Amino acid sequence: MTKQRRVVYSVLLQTRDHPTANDVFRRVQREMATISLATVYNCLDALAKHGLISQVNFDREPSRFCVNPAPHVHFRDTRTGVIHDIAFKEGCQITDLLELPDGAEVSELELTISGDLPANV
Amino acid sequence: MTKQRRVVYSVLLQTRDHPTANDVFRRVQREMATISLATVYNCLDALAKHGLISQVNFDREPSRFCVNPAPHVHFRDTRTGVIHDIAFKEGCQITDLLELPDGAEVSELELTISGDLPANV
DNA sequence: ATTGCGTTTTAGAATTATTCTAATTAGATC
DNA sequence: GATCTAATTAGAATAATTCTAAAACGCAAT
Repeated sequence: MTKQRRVVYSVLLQTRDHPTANDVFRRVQREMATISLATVYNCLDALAKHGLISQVNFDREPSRFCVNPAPHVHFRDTRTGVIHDIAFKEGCQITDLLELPDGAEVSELELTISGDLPANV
Repeated sequence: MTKQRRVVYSVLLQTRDHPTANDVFRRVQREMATISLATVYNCLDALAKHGLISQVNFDREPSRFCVNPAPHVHFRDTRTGVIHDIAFKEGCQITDLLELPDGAEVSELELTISGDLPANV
């Protein structure tokens, strides 16, 4: 944990809005003016590798970063653009619903959903 | 359906190995030497918009294209790199397993999995 | 057949998120 | 304090994709 990584991590904890690397860069700069974009990428990478954050990809848009450590999926509200974390229901294994070949071992799983949310949510 | 779109589509039907736009470009060129890469992108886009094909994104790798019209997810075998189409089990709704807010309407859903497959599959 | 018109294709330039490189700096250990 | 490794920095490089403007196409109506 270097100083830079700590700041990147704390910025992600402060505002959990799934920012892009650039968003993170701009926020971190306010606290550490000398940081470089490459470092932000390095830090995000390092944090992700250690499981503290995860990378969220919607189609080919710039990657976003998520600080929620629990297993969950992402729902993008097409009206507002907001990305919501969606938890799994108790005791549910998504892979149980799939015709996976016997012996398949899942190491990573990313589920992204786009749709509409009722206005009052 | 223009000539170009027909060729792009037929190339995808011929080899269902989830090629990238560039792969498609190279294959189409063999049948239609004058086609341009931009056209391939246009065609893939048009075919996707009409639901004939779908775009497959693994992390930030180049998009791949899939001609399987049935609902399914993608499993990348980390040893071979091969991407397999995985069907849902009968009568299963993946969104049933999620704590979606009431009234949420899903319009798109992409699920990608990475992992190991036993050698004999 | 010819004209006109909206759409598609083409070639190449432009964009942009991300990665790479090489040099510098920082931090830990002896 | 000297040394060594890993991280940071600035800037250039990369590469997938998109954009632009011009040319070609396909089709309908004359």
